[in-house]
Amino acid sequence: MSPDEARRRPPTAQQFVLTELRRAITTGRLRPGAPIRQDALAEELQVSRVPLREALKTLEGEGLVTHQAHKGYCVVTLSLDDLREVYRIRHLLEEEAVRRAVALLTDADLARLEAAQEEVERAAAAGDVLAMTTANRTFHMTLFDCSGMPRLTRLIRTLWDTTDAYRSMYYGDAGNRERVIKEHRATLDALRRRSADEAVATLDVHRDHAVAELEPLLDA
Amino acid sequence: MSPDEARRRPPTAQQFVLTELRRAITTGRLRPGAPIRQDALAEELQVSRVPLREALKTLEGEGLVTHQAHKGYCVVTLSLDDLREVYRIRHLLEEEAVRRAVALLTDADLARLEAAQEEVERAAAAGDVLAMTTANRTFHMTLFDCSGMPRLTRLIRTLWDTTDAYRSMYYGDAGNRERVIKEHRATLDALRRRSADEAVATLDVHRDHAVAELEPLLDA
DNA sequence: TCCGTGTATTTTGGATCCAATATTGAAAAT
DNA sequence: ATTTTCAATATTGGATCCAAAATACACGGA
Repeated sequence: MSPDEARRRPPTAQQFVLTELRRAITTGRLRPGAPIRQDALAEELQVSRVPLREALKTLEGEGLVTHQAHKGYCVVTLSLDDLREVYRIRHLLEEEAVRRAVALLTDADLARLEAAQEEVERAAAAGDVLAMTTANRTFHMTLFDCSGMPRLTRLIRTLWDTTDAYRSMYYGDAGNRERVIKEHRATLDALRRRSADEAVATLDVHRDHAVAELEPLLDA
Repeated sequence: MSPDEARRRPPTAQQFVLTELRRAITTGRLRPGAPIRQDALAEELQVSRVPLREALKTLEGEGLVTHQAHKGYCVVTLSLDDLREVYRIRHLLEEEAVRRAVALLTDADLARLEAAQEEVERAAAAGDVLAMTTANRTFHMTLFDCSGMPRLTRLIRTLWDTTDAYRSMYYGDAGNRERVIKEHRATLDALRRRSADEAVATLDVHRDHAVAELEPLLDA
């Protein structure tokens, strides 16, 4: 048997809880603003409250949940200002990451990016929203990882996490899925020609479209 | 009696542990690279291991300590590359924060900044290294807070935390303390004239000096 | 002498139990 | 009817205890 068939439970309960909580938040099972009842969640996940609380602490560090002493944890609700701020910071950090990545980009990296893009298109064709979000994420993170700046990449990843709760809504729209594919292709094209400026520009457009679509969703 | 005399212990043990751990790391009592023995630390701080571990989880999220499953926590050691990366990211984020701050800067803000600077000069004159680091931090964070971008400020604060373990070494040198004061004055001057470009430039110099001083310290 | 192996000890991860705080709801006073 | 007070309940924070993993170490073999 292959070692990674049928994803095993991670070596520690907190890691298991962590991935489960992420999924619950990104898929919307835990709504933004909803309080997190530790006892119920722990029972549902078949663990005690200790690893659950440690997982929540890391999620708090990532800005996915908030915590008030003696009151508990809540899934964060992003205000419009929050959303714009997150995307502004992403703009700054991702530009740096992309420029570094282009400078270091190997053919092997490009091949990986193209494979990621194929996965995105497959998911879009199937209309699988969840697969689409994860494939899209993989595409971008693969690029950022090429920057050779692990801390920068980690920060960007955290910023993505912050808006994950809303991303699934975004990909629910078929038009958005179509456009994402086109924009990715433009980015890939710029990368193949090692044009940092164009790659940055295409990704800026990509991001701006996303935030424009997300903004109305946040009023409700 | 005033409500905040003789700083009370925080309302929860983890918050208490958190500030204690920060101090231990920044003052060097916990050396970079040192493993963190939970049992000993918990006993020393007179708490159980549960709040200690939750505090460590938040420190992990801030990048002050690392964690390996079943092996435990360690105070992070910054490599030269790490240091340069952290300062590069700070460069990007702080420029944005300063530009926004200048755009919004009120006279009251300026007064607070000048007060903070006085505190820095007082600490420098007294040769109090610890007071100097905290006063310097207050000066910069006061400015960043004026940006009106709380998440951005939080990220910057986290990046500062990352190098706190080395900052005290930096301020141990009298020449560095002198120069910091001059550079702050130049920044204040630019801020009074609402010149974002100059403020950014002076802070860039400020930062570059710090990283140049810190680099040799990291080889040992 | 060096290396592998198996056991003892240490240390971390997790579960249960208890304490402290917050929330809810009902009764009483205005 | 509205508000205040106080008790009952629910929920979080923390301590202790147990299990699992990793490390240290002694022993035996080449």
